[in-house]
Formats: sequence, C-alpha cells, structure tokens
Amino acid sequence: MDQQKINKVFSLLTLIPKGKVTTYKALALKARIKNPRLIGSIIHKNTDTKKYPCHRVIRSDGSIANGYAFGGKSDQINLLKSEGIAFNKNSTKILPSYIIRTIQ
DNA sequence: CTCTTGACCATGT
DNA sequence: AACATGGCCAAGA
Repeated sequence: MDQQKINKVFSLLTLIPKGKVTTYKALALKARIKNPRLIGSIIHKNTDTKKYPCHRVIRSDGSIANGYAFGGKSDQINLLKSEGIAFNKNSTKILPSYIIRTIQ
C-alpha cells in the first residue's frame, strides 16, 4: 500500500463530523483505493482510537463491521449512540440519514 | 512466485 | 428483510 493513500484515509477519518458516519466504500472511492476491503485492513493496523474515530466507519448497507478491535460490535454501537447516532429496532443498523455515502 | 485471507460489495433467491 | 454466492485486489505467509 502507498503511504500516501494510507494518510489520505486517516485524514478523511478526522473530517467525519460528530454525529455522522461514513462507509468503507466512500472512503475507498475518495482515497482512490480499488478494493474497499483494504480500508478495513489499513485502519485495523493503526489502532489509534484517540486520534482517529474508526468507529464512525460502517458497511455500505448500514450495518457494523465484524472486526472492530475494541470490544466488538456492541462497544462500537455504544460509542456511536453516545455521539447521538440512532439505530434501527434491532440495534444492528444505523439509520440512513446519519450515513455519508459520498465524501465531498 | 503462488496461495490464502480479509473491519467489503452487488446481486440473486 | 435475511441469507448465500461470487467478485474484487492488495498484503502477508
């Protein structure tokens, strides 16, 4: 992986406003990465929750990814709820109005 | 160099 | 809506 693309991904993470989330696909498009899986790989290695809000990144269908390395899905959901993000009835998916599908 | 794996996605059922 | 399948392509073993 290019270091440039990695930096791009993390700088984009810092741009996500509190109370919103974005998707792996959106990040991949903006950072010119061809496979959205690579986004997950990148942010999994650099586990700096304090610097970068990796809990604000979700799948394109609105559900939470499996591999969150800080207590799993439930912790991630709680973090997002504490930021004011609402979920559906099962707490499995984020409501579409909170999701940024395209990054400016 | 060749496999296997993955914080995914779109499509079909 | 929920599940299965195949595709994707770069890292790592």
